[in-house]
Amino acid sequence: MYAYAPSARPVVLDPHGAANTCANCDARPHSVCNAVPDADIARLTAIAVVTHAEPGTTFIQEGDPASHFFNISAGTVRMYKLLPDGRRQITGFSGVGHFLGLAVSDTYAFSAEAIDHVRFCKFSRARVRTLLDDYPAMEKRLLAVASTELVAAQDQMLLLGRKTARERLASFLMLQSRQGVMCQSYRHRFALPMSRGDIADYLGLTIETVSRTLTKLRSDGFIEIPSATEIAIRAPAALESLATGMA
Amino acid sequence: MYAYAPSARPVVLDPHGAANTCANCDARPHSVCNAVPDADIARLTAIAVVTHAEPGTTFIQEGDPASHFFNISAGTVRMYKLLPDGRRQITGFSGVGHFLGLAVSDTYAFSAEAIDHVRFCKFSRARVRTLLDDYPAMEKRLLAVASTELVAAQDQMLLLGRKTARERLASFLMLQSRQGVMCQSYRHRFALPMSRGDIADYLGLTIETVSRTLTKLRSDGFIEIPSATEIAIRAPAALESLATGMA
DNA sequence: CGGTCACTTGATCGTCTTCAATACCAGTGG
DNA sequence: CCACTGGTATTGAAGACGATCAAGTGACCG
Repeated sequence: MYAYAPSARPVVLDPHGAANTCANCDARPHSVCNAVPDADIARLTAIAVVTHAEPGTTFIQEGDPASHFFNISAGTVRMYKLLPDGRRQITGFSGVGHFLGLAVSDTYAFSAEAIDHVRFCKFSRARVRTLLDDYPAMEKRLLAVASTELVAAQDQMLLLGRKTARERLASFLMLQSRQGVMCQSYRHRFALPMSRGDIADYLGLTIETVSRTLTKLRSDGFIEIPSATEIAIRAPAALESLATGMA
Repeated sequence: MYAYAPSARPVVLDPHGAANTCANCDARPHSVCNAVPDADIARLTAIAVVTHAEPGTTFIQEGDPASHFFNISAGTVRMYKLLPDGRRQITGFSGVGHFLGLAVSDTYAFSAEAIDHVRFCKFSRARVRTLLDDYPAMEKRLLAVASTELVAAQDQMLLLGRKTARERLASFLMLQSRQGVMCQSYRHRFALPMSRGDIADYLGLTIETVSRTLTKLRSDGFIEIPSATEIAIRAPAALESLATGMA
């Protein structure tokens, strides 16, 4: 088990780097928001509440009434579910442009915490509903988001149910190398905003196994570990083979 | 590992029990199809291709071009993903009224096989797209389906990542008791259309562990096992506690 | 009846967990 | 500048849960 104390992780993105209107939001190109045409962007701005969350802050609580949708515009978030005795399963990490809060139920199905400094837009569900009626493209976009997440969830089930610790770490690192924050100067090198405990709870392992397996992957020449929060992939093809269970 | 030989399982529902038009389809009340109003039901019938699949037949192949949507109207289906060496993860079981084939990608993200005799409607994706433009309610319905599946997938991640074998079986049995085919005469008694191998690959376990754990749950008084394909729950509340990790 | 196949049960093994100690890193204050 | 502190990460040794290997049981069917 892992102690979930909030801790200062390296800030990867400046949370104050973008203006507070939808028109020049740097997350908009990557998010469902761009289904609203430029001309009507004021309607979006009107109902968006820009919010900041410090590292370790829980801003969605599993079981609470699902009153809002969220759109991440800076930082990284972990979504998770807990068992009564504290066992935790992280269902995913969300970064810039990600949309949270989809649920038919009237309560949230998971909790969400800021890993580093996070900025997000809150939208009242009721107001979004009226927006959806006016912009069918947005509804289509939401369906696309949900479908994509569903595919990712199925991949994760395969990982959790059938892959070895080594394969899980390989899969995780390849995923991060694709969608993580890359280092400008070196390809295949990226930052890990989340802790070993987060990684463990995402992969269904323990901290110790994550640490040991990373060390092993390094000594086997697959990766380098410049610091605890940075990874460089030495052999992308070989690591990908590992990740897909070819080895 | 499990040998995936097609095998004759008890047929739970008569696949020929319903008429071949959407108007009197017994799956329609439970499916996305009822977003199309009665008056226009002919449009739906026009593009629906009713198909049957014998036990063990694969009718969706992971990686194939995603040309159709599917709607199950009789029988039970297993969806799964494979690793190159044959390890299998079943991502879910689908019964009457379930909708399959959601994906943004142009290829299927999973395979689907008939467990017993299955009847389903095939819809060309292209034709459904035009239908969706005319019936926004159907799009909303699809979003609801996707959201529901997403929540289920997150629950399954928690199960696969953090629950013990005993808790997994308890969760599975409670799920089946809710959505499975109930015996008419006895409450808390239901049929299991899937084999032990299917259950194992769904829960991230082996056949042997599934069998042993079921035996243990029986000897502990939680359940009865009238036959290999039938389960009766003796202590629903206690089993539910187990399933949610309270014990 | 004999054969097949799914399921059950038993014995042993291995991967990952648990428990425990140590190393590391950043921040703080002497 | 360096010792001290709190927290994270790494490493080591022992243990457990589920996997694997193997044999036995039972149901269905030709």
